[in-house]
Amino acid sequence: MKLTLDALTVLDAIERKGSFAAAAQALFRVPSTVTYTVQKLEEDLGFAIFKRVGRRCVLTPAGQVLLEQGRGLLLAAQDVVASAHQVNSGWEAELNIAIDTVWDIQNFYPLLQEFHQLNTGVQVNLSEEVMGGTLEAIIEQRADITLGGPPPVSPIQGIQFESLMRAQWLFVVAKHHPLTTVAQPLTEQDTQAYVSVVIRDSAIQSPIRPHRNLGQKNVLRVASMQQKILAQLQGVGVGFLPRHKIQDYLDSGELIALTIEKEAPVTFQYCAWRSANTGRATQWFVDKIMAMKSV
Amino acid sequence: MKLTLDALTVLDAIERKGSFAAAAQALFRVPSTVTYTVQKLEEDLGFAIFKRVGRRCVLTPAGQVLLEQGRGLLLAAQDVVASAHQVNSGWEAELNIAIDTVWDIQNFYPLLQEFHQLNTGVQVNLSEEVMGGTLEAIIEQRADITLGGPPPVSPIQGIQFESLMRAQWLFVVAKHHPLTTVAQPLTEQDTQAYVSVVIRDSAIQSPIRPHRNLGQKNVLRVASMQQKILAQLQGVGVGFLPRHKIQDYLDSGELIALTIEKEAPVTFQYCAWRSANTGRATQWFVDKIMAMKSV
DNA sequence: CTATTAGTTCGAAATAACTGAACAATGGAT
DNA sequence: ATCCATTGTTCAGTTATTTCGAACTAATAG
Repeated sequence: MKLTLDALTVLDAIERKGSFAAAAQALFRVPSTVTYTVQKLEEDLGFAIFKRVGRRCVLTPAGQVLLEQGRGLLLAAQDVVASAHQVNSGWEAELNIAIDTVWDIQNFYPLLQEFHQLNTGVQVNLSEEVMGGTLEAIIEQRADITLGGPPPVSPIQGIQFESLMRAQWLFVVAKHHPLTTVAQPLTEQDTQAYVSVVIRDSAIQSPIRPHRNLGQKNVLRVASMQQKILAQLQGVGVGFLPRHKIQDYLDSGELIALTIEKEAPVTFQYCAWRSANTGRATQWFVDKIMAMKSV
Repeated sequence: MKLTLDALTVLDAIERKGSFAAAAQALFRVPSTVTYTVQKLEEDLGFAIFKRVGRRCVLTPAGQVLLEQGRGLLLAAQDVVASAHQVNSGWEAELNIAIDTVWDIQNFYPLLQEFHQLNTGVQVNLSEEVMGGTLEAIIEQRADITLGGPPPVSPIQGIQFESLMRAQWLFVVAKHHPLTTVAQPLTEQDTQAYVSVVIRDSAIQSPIRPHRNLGQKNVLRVASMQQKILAQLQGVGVGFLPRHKIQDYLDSGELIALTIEKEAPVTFQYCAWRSANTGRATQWFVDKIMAMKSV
């Protein structure tokens, strides 16, 4: 396989300019050089790229395919170089941030805005994850930073974790839900009579932590915290929700927190990043997030 | 942009073999050549690809990106060459066949089977189109061959059309449909009382031909002939169906053909291909299709 | 029929790529 | 600590490739 990007550039110019001569001019070369390049490529590849008809040259079918796809190759090559340059500048080409659904993604937008004003050229990708999802994302290198989500069971080589905040979970039901009339604290039997809404773990691979609703019969699985809140607001089901995401509904009385017999869970939300990652964008975000935490 | 595929091959070998020396051996070059190539690439791109640490070299972050993405580029380059070779062999790299939903796609499978046994290396893609869909597909070069579908209103430069068969459309309803008790021939008023099932035109762009159910109020739009037949079988709606696709249901009495006042439509189904297309796969299929027609 | 343009051929010149020997730096092995 | 094998680099010399320019052929427009 002796294809060269330079030869593709020449083919491109020939087709674009309409003739060997014009291509030569455009590339600041002499016509014979263009002939030479084309002939060499034809010899290397083992088939004719141009059919000599009269004093003009027209692409053979194979030549057309070569040129068409070759143009894609040229563009891709440019992208590769651009990406490498971007990384060389210290700013990553791409930054993938996995945000746990417990986290309020809207709180993150001002930070993003601020980052965009730096004009770094970094392509930021956000993804929402659930339960083990953030952990899996950073372990499998799908994410560079995670916001929220549980800490690892045991320390993971090369990944740094920092506790961010404490999420207090309340057992809440909709305004007119039958459970509001039951004597508190509620027992497990009280609650098991109703559908419980749980968020489906977005971790694809390993079940990193067991669900706490294993015995439950009526379970509605949803894909995100937002969906869970909506489901509970509508009275479709009941379950634990983090206080900070539903404070408004509690204040307005649309959701009601009930005391339960077993203690209400408190989870710590962690931020994680690869410690070997020297990218400026990663550093920037981690610094900002840590600063926000300490305030 | 002075990236070369050869230099990427060298980078790849270095990373794969673990050292400049091993890479040199693998590429049948001398170590100093490898050093030269890397240094030249670094100079051309303007950033360091390797960090010299001790007597070893490790990739810089930018170098890692360059290599990762560069590998993709190398694979893509191979694909380009392979495609061009394939086309040079006379057999297309890809063959897109758009089949009208009126056509019975199952009739086409034996032909496909036969074609596959030729081991041509051609990637055949089938797509089902509706109404103007086949026409649009071949005009916009999304298809190389169309099977079924209407002829163009006026001849189209470079595209050849051949009539294939005559599709006779019958107005049919499900076994126990109320319309079976109405006196025939049915008037438009009779039929307009019921939902009529129509196939959604898969042409994205131009409405090539007007629908014949414009005045209709109750219309169920479906995406394919199969869906339309199912809908009518279940009695959801009524409408015209091509006789050859429902003969079994007519015989078994599950669908009943009713006579109507205005004459039942007959459409001609056309096969189309680009006349300039010299690909052997196109020729092969066109020949076979024409042969099937004449039988 | 000629002037013009397009592509090719070919020897020479320029450039780029490769080589091998010598060298410096490193990290195990002894 | 010392030696030695290994790694990457440097550099001068060699080889290969690419480019150039001039001469040449072929086709087309006026």
